[in-house]
Amino acid sequence: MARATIADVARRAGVSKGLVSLALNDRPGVSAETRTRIQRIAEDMDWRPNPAARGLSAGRAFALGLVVHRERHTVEVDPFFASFIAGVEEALSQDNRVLVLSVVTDADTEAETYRRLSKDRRVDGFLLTDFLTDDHRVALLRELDTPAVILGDPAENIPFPVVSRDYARGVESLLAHLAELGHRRIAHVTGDLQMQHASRRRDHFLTHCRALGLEALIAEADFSPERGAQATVELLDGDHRPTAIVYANDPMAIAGIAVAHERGLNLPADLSVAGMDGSDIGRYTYPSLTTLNNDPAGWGRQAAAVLLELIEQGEAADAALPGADLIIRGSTGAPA
Amino acid sequence: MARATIADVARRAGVSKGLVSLALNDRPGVSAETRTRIQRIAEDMDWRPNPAARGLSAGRAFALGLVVHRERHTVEVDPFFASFIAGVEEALSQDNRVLVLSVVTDADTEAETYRRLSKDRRVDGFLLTDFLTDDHRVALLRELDTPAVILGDPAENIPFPVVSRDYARGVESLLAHLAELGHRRIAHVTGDLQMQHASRRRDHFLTHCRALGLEALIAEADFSPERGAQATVELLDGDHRPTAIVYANDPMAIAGIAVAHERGLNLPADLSVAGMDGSDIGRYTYPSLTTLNNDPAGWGRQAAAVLLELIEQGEAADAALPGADLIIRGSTGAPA
DNA sequence: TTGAAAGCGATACCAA
DNA sequence: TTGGTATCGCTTTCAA
Repeated sequence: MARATIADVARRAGVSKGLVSLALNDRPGVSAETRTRIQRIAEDMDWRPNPAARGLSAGRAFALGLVVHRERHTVEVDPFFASFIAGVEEALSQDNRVLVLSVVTDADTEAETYRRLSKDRRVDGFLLTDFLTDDHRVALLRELDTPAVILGDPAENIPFPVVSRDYARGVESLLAHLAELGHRRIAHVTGDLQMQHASRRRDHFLTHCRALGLEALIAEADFSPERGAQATVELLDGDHRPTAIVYANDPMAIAGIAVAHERGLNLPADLSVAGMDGSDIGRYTYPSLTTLNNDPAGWGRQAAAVLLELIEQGEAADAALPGADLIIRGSTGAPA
Repeated sequence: MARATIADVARRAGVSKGLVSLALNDRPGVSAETRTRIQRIAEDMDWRPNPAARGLSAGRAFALGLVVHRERHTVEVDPFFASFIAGVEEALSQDNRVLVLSVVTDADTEAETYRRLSKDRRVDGFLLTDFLTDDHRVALLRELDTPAVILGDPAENIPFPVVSRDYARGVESLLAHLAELGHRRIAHVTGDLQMQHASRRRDHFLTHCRALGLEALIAEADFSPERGAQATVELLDGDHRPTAIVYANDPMAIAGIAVAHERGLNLPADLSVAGMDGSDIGRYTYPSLTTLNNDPAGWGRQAAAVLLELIEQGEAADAALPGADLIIRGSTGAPA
C-alpha cells in the first residue's frame, strides 16, 4: 500500500537510484533501452516522485502561489477567481504541481504571506493579480528573488513577464455602440484607481469618448457594489446627468441598475447601463447586462504557463490574450 | 541571505541538531534553560523550519487541501469561497501551514485530484465542502486513509468530524416572517438536491410550512441563476402561483427578481422574494434581498481548526457554528 | 539531559 | 552508460 520509492524501482530494475532518476526525468546519459525499461517498471509499480524529497533535494516546491488581497467588505464579490483558478489548474496538474492559495485582508499580512511562502520555499513563483499602478510587490519579490508573472498591462518597465489582454478595442466597441444608439453624454464609474486595470479602463474610456466626440463623465469608485451604487446616485443627482453609465465591473453595474430602478427609471430608455466583466450573473439581471466578455480560465492557463516557463527556463516572454469583445444585451438602448 | 538551517542554530548554540529539534518543537527532554536559550538563538537567526525537509522526515505536508468541483457554467457564481478561504487562512498561517486549492470541472478529475494530493503527500487532510447526500468522497478518503472534515450536516453516520450550522431556525424565521405578512402559498426553488445542504434546506422549508399551515410548492433547480430563472418562470406560469418564492441561494433569487421584473411585476407587492446566502450583492439589488445571513469566514476558521486537530490528535469532535439568522430587506412585503 | 548517527526520497557529482 | 555516494534539512532513535 505504501507508495513505491525510487529505491524500489532501482532494485526491481537492477540498476542504481541515480540511473532511475535520470531515466525518469528524461535526462541524457541513459541508453534508450535502459530508459524505457526503467520507465515501464516505474509505471508498473505506480511510482510517483515524492514532492517533499524532490523539493528538498532540488530546492524547489513544485508549487505556485496566489495571494489574493481583498478588503473584508469586498472579499466576496468576485466572479473572477474560481474560473481563473480552474484555468491555472489545467496548466499545473499534468505536471504534478499544485496551487497554494492565500486570501488576506490587510496589506501587512499580504507582504508577510509573500515572504513566508517564498522564504520557506512553499512555492516557486507567484501569480500577481490585481496589479497596482505602483505595485509594492515588485520590489518585494525582487528582494525575495522569486519569479512572478503579472496579470495586467503595467505602464512602467517591470522585471517580470506580463500577461495582458487588450481592453481598448472592447471599450471602443462599447462606446461606439452607445454613440450609435444616440448617447452623447456618458459616464464611467471606475474601479479602485490604484489598480492598474481600473485606471487603464478609465483611460480607454476617456480616449475613445474623445475620439467619438462624446461628453465623458467620471465617477470614482472601487469595484464594490456599495461604491458603485453611491457613484450612481451622484451621477443621477448631478447637473450633467448622463444617459448611459459604463461601470468598471459587473457587480457595480448591477448595483447601478438597482439604484436606477429604485428611482423609477426605465432601463434602458431612461438610462443605459453596461459592465465590463462578462459575468454570468449579468445574463440573469433585468435588464440583462451589456458588458465586455472575459476569459478568466484563459487568464489562469496563460499566466500559469508563462510562470512555469519562467521558473524552468529562467526567462519567459510576455503573452497576450485575445482582446475583450462587446456583448450586447438588454441594458443598453436608445435614450428616450 | 540564505536561510539559517537547524545545523546553524545547533552550531551557534553549541549543541546537537537533535536537541535543537526537540527544543523548537516544544517536546520534552530538554532542560528549560537550554530550551529557552536555543529558542532565543533560533529567533535571533530568524530560523524557520524548512517544510520540505520536515515533510520528508515526518511524512507530512503541513498543508490542507480543498478541492472544489464546479460545472463550467456554475463555476463563477459563488460568493462563498473567498471569505471561506480567508477564514481557513486565519487558522493556518500562525502554524505555518498552507492551503492547496484545486478547482476541477468534472468528477473524474475530482477523484484523481484527491488521489494525487493524498498519495503524493501534498496535503495532510481535506476540507470537504458541498457535501453530497451520498458522497463518494467518503469512501475515497477512507481508502486513501486521509483525514477530512465535512462541512454540512450529513444524515448518515460519517467517519469524519462534521462542522455544521443550523438553518432550521433561520428558515423558520423566514417563513414566519412571510406568514405574518399574509402569504399563504409559498414556493421554494431548490439547489442541486444531490447536495446535502440543498436537500436539508428543502426539508426545513417543507417542515416549517406545514407547521405554519402554509401551502408549499417546490421547484427544483441547481443553485445556478439559469435554473433559478427557469424555475421562476415555471412557478409564475403555473396554476398555483405563489405570492412568495424562497430561493436556496442568492444568485438564483437575483435571477428570480429579474424574471419578475421582466413580467412587469412589482416587488414585493406582486411577489415576495428571498434568498438564503446573506451575500453582499443582495444589499444592492432592487429591491434589496431578504435572506439568511452567512458566515463563510467562520466556516473556514472552524473547519480548519477541526481538521488540524484531527490531524494532530488523531481525533476531533464535531463543531457547530451559530445558526443562520433572518435578514429582512426590501424584497419581502405583504402580498397585494 | 545531551550527542551522534541513521533515515526520509529524491538529485547530482565523481568514478569506473 | 552506469554505480556509488554525498547531500538537501529535519526528525527520531539509541547511547552515553
